Amino acid sequence: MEESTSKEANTVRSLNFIEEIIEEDLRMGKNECRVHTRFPPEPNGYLHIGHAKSICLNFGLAKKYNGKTNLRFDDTNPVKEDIEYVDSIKEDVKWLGFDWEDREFYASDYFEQLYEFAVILIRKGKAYVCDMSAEEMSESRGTPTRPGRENPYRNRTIEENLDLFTRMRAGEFPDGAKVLRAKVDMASPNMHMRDPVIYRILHTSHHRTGDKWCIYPMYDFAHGQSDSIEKITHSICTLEFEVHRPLYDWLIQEIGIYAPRQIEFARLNLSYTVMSKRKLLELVQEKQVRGWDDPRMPTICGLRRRGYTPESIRNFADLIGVAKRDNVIDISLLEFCIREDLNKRAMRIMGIINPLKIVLDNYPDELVEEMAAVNNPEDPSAGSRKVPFSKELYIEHEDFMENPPGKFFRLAPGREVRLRSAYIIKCESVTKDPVSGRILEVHCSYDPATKSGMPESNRKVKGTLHWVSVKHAITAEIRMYDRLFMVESPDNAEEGKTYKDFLNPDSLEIKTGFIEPSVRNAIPGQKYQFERLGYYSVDYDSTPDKLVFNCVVPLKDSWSKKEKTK
RNA sequence: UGUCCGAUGGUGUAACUGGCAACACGUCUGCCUCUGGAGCAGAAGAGUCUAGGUUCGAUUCCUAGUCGGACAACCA
Repeated sequence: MEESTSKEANTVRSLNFIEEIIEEDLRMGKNECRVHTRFPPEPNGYLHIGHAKSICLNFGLAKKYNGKTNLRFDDTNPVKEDIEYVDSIKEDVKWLGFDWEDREFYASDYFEQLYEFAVILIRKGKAYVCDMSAEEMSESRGTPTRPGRENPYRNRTIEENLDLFTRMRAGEFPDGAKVLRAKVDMASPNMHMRDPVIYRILHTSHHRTGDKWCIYPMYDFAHGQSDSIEKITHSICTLEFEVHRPLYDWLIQEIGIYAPRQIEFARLNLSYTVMSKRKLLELVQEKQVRGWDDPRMPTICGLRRRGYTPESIRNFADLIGVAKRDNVIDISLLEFCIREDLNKRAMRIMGIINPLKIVLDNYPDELVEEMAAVNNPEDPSAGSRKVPFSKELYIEHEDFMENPPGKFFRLAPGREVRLRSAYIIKCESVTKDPVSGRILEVHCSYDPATKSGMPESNRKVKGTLHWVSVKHAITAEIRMYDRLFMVESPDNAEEGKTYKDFLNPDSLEIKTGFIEPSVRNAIPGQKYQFERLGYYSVDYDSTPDKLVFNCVVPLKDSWSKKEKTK
C-alpha cells in the first residue's frame, strides 16, 4: 500500500513540449506570468475528434496554469460560413466539458480594428493595392523553388493606395477587381512572404456583420492580430501554420502591437477514418453517411450520438499526448477509452441480437419468476433490478453449437450452462426444420436448486449465457457499426484511387433485438452494457414505441478472436 | 530541386536535460470470474533513421546524408 502510493508520487508525469515552453516563459516572468489560450475555429463545418484534441489542449493548459481560454470564431470568409456551424461548435465545446465564460469572440468583432491596421501598413508603405487578376498573381508569385517577380502596382504611392483602399471599402469595385497586399518580399523562400493578399473584395453578406462590409481580411491578416488583440500568450495551432508564423510576426511587428507566442503541434490522425473537413463534408453531401452526426463519423456530434462520453474523449486526448511528429493513432485506443469509462458507469442489461429459442421442458408452463440481476458489478451502489424468467427464452444464436470444438464453453447437446442471474440448464435435444436442417429450438431442463443466490447455486459450470424471456421481451432496433473505411489510412490512396474507394459497404448493419423489459422507458443518450455483447446507447431516433440502440463498442471477445485467428 | 519541420517497439508518448530505453494501447500466457467482460500476475516486442565527430560515456550535443511531412487559394 505504502509502496504503491510512493510509487505514484514518484511518477511525476513529464511535461509535453508545450508545457515546457510555458513553464519556461513563466520562469522568465513573461506576460506578467499570465497564461491565456484560445480555441479559434472557423464556423464552416462541424468539429471532429481532431478539434477535440486542440480543445482539450487549449482549455487544459489554461486550467493547469490558472489561466483563461477564449472561444474565438475566425469568421473572415462569409461565403463559407454559417450560423449553423457556430451553434454546433458551441454545443460541442460545452458538451466536452469546457467553459469559455464570457469570452466568446469573433474575428468579425475586430473588422474595424483590422481595417485600421491595414491603413497603418499602407501609411508605412508596407501595403499596396494590386489590380492583378488571381491568375496573374499566382503566375508572378513564382514557385517554392523559384522566386516571384515584383509587379508594377507595388510602387503605387501611399496616397493612391489610401484612396484606392478607401474606395474598395466603399464598394466602388466589383469582386476580384483589386486586393490589398502586404509589401514584404517577392523573392522570399517562404511563399507566404511574397506579398500576401490581406484584403479582398467580397460583396457577400456576413452572418454577423450583415452588409456592413464588402471587403474582408484574409485569415492570415486576422488570426495573428486577433490573438494579439485578445492578449493571447500562447497561440497553439497545428503544424501547417508553422510557415505562416514569419508573416504573423512581420505583421505584428510592423503594426506595432502585442506579440503572442505561436506554438505548433501535430494534428491528430485516426486509423480507419478521415479527418479533413472537406472530406467529411463530402461524405455528408453525397449521403455516404446519414449526416454530420452519423455515429460512424469522427465528428464530435457523431461520437456523441454513437454513445461516447465527454470523459472518454478527454481521457483519450490526454493519452495520445502532444508532439510535432506526424502520427496515426490506432482506433483501438479510442475504443479502450470508452470501454474503460462505460465499464464503471453503464447499467448492465440483457438483450439478444441473434435469437435462438430455448424451451425449459421441466419448467411450469405458466410460471413467471422475477430474477434479481445486479445492475453493475463494478458499482455496488447501482443496485439490482428484476428480470422476468419463464419457460421459453431467447439466447444468442452463437451461444449454441451442435458439434462444438474443444474450448467452446457454451451450450451444446448434453452440456450444462448457467443462465445469468437465473438457473443452470442442460441441453437435452434440438428441434430442426426437416427441410432446411435449420435449428428451430433447443430443449433444455433446468435445475431448480441452482437458482441464482440460493445455497445450492454455487455449482461451477464453464459458461454463463445471457437470455431474455420470450413473452416479456421487447423488440428494439439495433444499429451495429463497423469502421467507416476498410483500410488503415484511407487518405493515402494509391494512384487512381481516392479515400472514397475504401468506404466500408458494411459499416452499418441494422438488426432487431429482443431486450429485457426493464429498459422500456430508456431515454435517448442513455447508455447500457448489454451483458457479454457490448455497450449500447439509446439513439435520438428512439421513441417509447420503438426503441433504437447504437452499438458504441463491442466488449472484448477473446473467444471469437481465438476462433478468427485459427 | 528552395525554405521550414520531424525521425525512439505494431501504435502513441517518455527518458529528471549526457549515465546503456519507461508508460499506455495492442499482442500473447496464466490466475480468477454467475459477463470467455472487468480484475490480477506475467511475457514478448525498440538498442533510439544512417555515417562520422565531441565525450570516460550520446536517444539526448555537432556535421553531413537518408527518409517523411508542410508550403505556390482573392480558403482556413
